[in-house]
Amino acid sequence: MNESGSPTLEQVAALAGVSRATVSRVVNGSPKVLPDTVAAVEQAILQLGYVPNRAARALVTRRTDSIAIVVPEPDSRVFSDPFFAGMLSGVSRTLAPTSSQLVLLIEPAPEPTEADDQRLLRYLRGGHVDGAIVISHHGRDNVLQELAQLPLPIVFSARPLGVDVPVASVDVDNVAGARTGVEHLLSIGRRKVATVAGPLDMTAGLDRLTGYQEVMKEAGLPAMIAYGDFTADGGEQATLRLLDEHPDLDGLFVASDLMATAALRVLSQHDRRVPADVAVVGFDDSVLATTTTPKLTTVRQPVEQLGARLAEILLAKIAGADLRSPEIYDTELIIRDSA
Amino acid sequence: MNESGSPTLEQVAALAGVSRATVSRVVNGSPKVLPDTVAAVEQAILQLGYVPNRAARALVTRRTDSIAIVVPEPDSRVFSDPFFAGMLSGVSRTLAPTSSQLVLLIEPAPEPTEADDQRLLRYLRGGHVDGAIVISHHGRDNVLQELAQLPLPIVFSARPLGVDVPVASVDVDNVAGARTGVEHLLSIGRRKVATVAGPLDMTAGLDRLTGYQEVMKEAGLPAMIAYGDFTADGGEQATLRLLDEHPDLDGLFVASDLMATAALRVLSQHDRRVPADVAVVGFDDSVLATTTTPKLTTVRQPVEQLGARLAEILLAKIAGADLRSPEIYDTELIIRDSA
DNA sequence: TTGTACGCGTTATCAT
DNA sequence: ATGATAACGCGTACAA
Repeated sequence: MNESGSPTLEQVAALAGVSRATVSRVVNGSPKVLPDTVAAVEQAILQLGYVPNRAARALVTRRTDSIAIVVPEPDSRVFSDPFFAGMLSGVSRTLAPTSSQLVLLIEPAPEPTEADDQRLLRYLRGGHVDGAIVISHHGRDNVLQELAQLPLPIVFSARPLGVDVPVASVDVDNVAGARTGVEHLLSIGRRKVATVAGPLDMTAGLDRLTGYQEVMKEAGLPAMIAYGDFTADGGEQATLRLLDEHPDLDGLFVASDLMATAALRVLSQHDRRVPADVAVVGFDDSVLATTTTPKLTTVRQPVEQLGARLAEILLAKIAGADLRSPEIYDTELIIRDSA
Repeated sequence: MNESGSPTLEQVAALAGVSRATVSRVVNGSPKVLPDTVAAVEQAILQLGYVPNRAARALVTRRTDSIAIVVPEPDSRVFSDPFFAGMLSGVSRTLAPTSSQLVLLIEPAPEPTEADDQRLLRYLRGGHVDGAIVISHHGRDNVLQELAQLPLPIVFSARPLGVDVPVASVDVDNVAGARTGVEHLLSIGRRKVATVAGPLDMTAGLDRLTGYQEVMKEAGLPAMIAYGDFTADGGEQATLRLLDEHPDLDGLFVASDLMATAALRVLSQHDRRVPADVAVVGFDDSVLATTTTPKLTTVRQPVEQLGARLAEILLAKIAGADLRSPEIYDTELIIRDSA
């Protein structure tokens, strides 16, 4: 033991009667060590409870064995989002076999300043991590652009809006997903189909609206749109507006499950039976979808899989691969009771 | 620049015409440096875009400037929990002024093995972090006990069940919180008050049940209990059982908002009006509470504040304070429409 | 106030 | 197959 606790390579070497270099080889699984030596060293390691000093290793290898999860948004809602939870789970599962650690980087202040942004960027530039996964929902200022241009392996959880350089990203096909949802509404005979869209500075908001618009246009039906902000309140207000402007609507495609729960409540309060009077389709298939009355028909995203791919791609980039294009996954319509 | 990118202290020194030591002093804000020297060094730092190498620094200072968030549970639900999101936000906000980084440690596998646990413990023992915040809900095996005995500053997000050594922890007074909720039900005239409790291997489950039992006993009323597992499904099953065994119940205290949403649905399906026939009180005041019909009366936890305290306590312990006792915060009854 | 010199624990190069 | 030995970038006694 050195005075502050952990035994070092040196001490293991002494105990095993070999040199530091040999111990290092054993620790790192070099093939060119005699079995006997390996055994002796492993015995010593066990006996001393040796664990490699990451800092020392990082200093010489110039690798940190840690990767960042960057959430360049003040919005703690990102975390409450089951979407995020699932992705994190996928990421962590993929990273487990590697020795890489996950480092969490989030904007601390409710209103992040330019200084906060710079702190973030400096950290990433500072070589503290081998790569970064960016979970961003809004196309906030130019932070995304700066992130994209960092000399660091990086991958985005969604096509970052406002970024004009090619970047690796993983996402679902939001346009196609929305199409599935809206087409389902048409297929069950609805013709007056409105949408509660998300904000247009988010990929998810933008693309899901596009999907809705495409289908409606193809069917020769008029689009009826109200914008929410992916919160329950926003969904409530938007639904109220729709009901006010189009009291006869018989179908509703809501761009997120959370907003859809609000929509269901508003519809019920205004004496619309779901799905009899108004059929409702959400998006996400989050835990919320099964807690509503009636249970929500919704478009599912394969969140864990997205997280896993995010991690895989990043690992590949760290290993040297030059990946700079989006990867798009399919959604699946989950039919329950609301449509 | 060295060949792999970042400039070093050495290069800054050369440019500024001083020694490495002086640059180091400036970087670390030593008071005994001439203003002129400081200016020159800062100029050089800016010009080179110098950023200290964390690994090198950690190697000599034996501090890592990073702290771990440990989630010793396979359950990704922990992350979807708005409770967790809020706490994380509080933690991160408190840690922002320090230069500490958050490192996320989670059990990767759905069924964590003994090996997974050991990996976790080894990492923490390995001196990779200065301290750890443990977010645990279940009293899983003996992991918590082992965590508690680690020679590392550590603080728990809730009184860890099954741990027999004194540990620092931050939590709300779940007993008192539950009491508030149940007392409210009694105060509005309900007498046949049942509870959907959480699992007893979780502090939250155990204590909230205790609160319910205390109040009922004091009022001389019989306890009616069904157990859920803090999921919507569990809440649904439990409510069904209660309704089956006690069809005349007129009040319901549900140990979590998520379970409460399920309870509301079941009640509605069984033609009980809320709150007219059955008044319902939840626990958490999560985002769910305002998405239900009727909106949920519930017991609020000050989550951000809890997170902030968690971080403050840990920082104090890292600085040498010997804190080994629980810190308990108050809850607040939020009255909405369900009771 | 500033500089010199050493050590932190590891990996990598070069001998042997 | 193994062992010396030199980096890696930084902080800090100690000396000046």
